Amino acid sequence: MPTLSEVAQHAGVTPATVSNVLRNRGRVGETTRQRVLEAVEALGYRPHLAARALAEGRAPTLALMVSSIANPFYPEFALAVERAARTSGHFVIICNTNEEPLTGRAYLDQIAGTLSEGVLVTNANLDFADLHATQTRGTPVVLCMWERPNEPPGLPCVAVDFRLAGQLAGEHLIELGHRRIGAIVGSKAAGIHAARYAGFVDALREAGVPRSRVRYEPDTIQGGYDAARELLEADPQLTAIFATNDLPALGAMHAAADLGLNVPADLSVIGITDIQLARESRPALTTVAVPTVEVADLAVSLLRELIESSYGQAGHDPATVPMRISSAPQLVLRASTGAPRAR
Amino acid sequence: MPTLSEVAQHAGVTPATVSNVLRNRGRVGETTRQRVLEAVEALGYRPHLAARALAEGRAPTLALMVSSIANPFYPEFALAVERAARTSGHFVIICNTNEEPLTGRAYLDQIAGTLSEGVLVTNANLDFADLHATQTRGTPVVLCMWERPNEPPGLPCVAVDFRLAGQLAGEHLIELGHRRIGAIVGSKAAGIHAARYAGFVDALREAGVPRSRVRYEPDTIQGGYDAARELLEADPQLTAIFATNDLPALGAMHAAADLGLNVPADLSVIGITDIQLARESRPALTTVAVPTVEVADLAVSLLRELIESSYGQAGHDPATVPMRISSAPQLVLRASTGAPRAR
DNA sequence: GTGAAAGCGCTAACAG
DNA sequence: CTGTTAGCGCTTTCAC
Repeated sequence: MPTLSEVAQHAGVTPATVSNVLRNRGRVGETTRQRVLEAVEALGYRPHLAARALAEGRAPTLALMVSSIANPFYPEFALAVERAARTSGHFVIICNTNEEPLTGRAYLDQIAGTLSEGVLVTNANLDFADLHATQTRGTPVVLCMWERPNEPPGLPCVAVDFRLAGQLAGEHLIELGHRRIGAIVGSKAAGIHAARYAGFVDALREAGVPRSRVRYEPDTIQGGYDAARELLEADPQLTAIFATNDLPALGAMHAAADLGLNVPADLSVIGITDIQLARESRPALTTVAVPTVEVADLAVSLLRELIESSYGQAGHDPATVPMRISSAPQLVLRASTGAPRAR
Repeated sequence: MPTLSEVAQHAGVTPATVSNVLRNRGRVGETTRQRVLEAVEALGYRPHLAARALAEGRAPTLALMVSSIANPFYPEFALAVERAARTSGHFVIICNTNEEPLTGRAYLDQIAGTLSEGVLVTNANLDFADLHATQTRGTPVVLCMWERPNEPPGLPCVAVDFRLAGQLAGEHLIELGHRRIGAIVGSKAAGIHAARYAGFVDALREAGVPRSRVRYEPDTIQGGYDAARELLEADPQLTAIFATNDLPALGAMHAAADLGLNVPADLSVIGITDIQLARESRPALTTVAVPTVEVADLAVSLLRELIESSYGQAGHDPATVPMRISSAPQLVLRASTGAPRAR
């Protein structure tokens, strides 16, 4: 690999000049500029990113912490992040915490500030103290999918109004005429999906529809499958199921199939997120879409701002933690919901 | 962020000594060693990876080129790669080429050799010339899922016997008693899935079963759906469908459902790969599993070897291109295949 | 055993 | 306009 000085030598100038033409800094004569460019071309020169990072005191990558790859939402989001990052000249290092806080911390310790100049965090089951620590050490951190815009997490974040998502789902079902709606929550009762369920309950309350059964199960197809079976066995009168995420909703559709129920004629099913699979399931899943790409864009641009402003360094008011709010979730009508069959 | 010299100062030694204790190089007295470790702890020192990379002349990351995220196989593979890389002390930068050779080249140009010391390539639709170029420039490249062990690609690779996978799928269907089997190939006729189809055809030939229709469609659920509909409409007598990948197989199951066919009673469906979705589909998909994790491990370790041996640099015999072959694909019996219904 | 010194490849003042 | 001079933080001979 040729170096800057080799290029300089080849062009009969100094390294500084080459650097200048390469980054359009400082005034450079047109003729030398050409000569340098030719030398670059001739030698096949590529800037050494690690060297540049060291000299500039910044790094060309962002770290993306993800908890697992089992939920296809994360890869989809990772793709969106990668695209956004590239437009800002960053590469993304993917850090799979594997749901283990210690793995997450190991990643933060190693790359934050030395290889990555910013950290993006999805629901990666990370220790907040660790995140604060890396922020204090000078590497900005942005939480990517905060679920409750009204309760800032104390860390910069991009929030999505997931309560509203739950509400929209509930309203849709109610409008269709459903009155007995089972709910599947993909987390513990006080867990990550609580706001979604709360929104759903709000919709019921406003419409004067009584709450039916709710199950808390893992946020997976299998979890949704199990939950739906239990729900339907406990209350065969259910005409609809609301799930706080698409994966459990898909599982609920499988359960319906196994129980001989037709979706949506016998049972309507709705989820939240609109992962790609929702489009591709059979029947296609009605869901409340979250603006994934927008969230990724907002998260990356917020992170960039924090990097530029040295957020977290001394002198910053800890009371004002920036939060960006994505546009509202939106109902996506597909084939898994319909009016309840007259009984 | 504290630096090495600050730690040294704090411990009353020189940077060189700190470096020595941190990497267990050179002899260091036990007492100074302790003092240094304490200083590291006290200051919360973290080695600066970019600086280290520059000094060592090597980089702490591997680049993983993927073509898209639409096929869930890639994220699954990426996860496996990330795990394997971490055990060898590498981080992985995910490079989404988005199916565009130019994007791929841009990535290679920028990070190969300067930020990543090795490149892993999945079917990323990259220009082979670009890959050779980066290899020649000193950054080893490993192809991750070469489909034809008998036809080395001219670049180091990990091969999987996909012809065998197709054969196993075909044999399974034939053993069950199927004699009219439609085929869905997820690529052009001469494309990436050709070996899989060839294996399937081999199985038919050996059993003396005549070939039925074949469709070449995109390697997606939708592609499989379309293909299956056409296949079944053209030949309603088909009792089974072989797809060269799980995604089209899933699409075929959807098509069967829409046509009122019961899988597997009316139609058996088999795929190749065993992506997670195959387990979670309804009915669960019978498929021929590819050893994904093993391939990732082999690819990373091969890449490491090439890095250590400066493969591609001057002096290497271009005639011997290393290839690792994974263990054989294996049939995974699930619920989507069965004996054909007697007619 | 430990320190001094040079250098990895690049950038960033500042001089000229 | 272009060259000179210092580093960025770390590793690594090679002396002491």
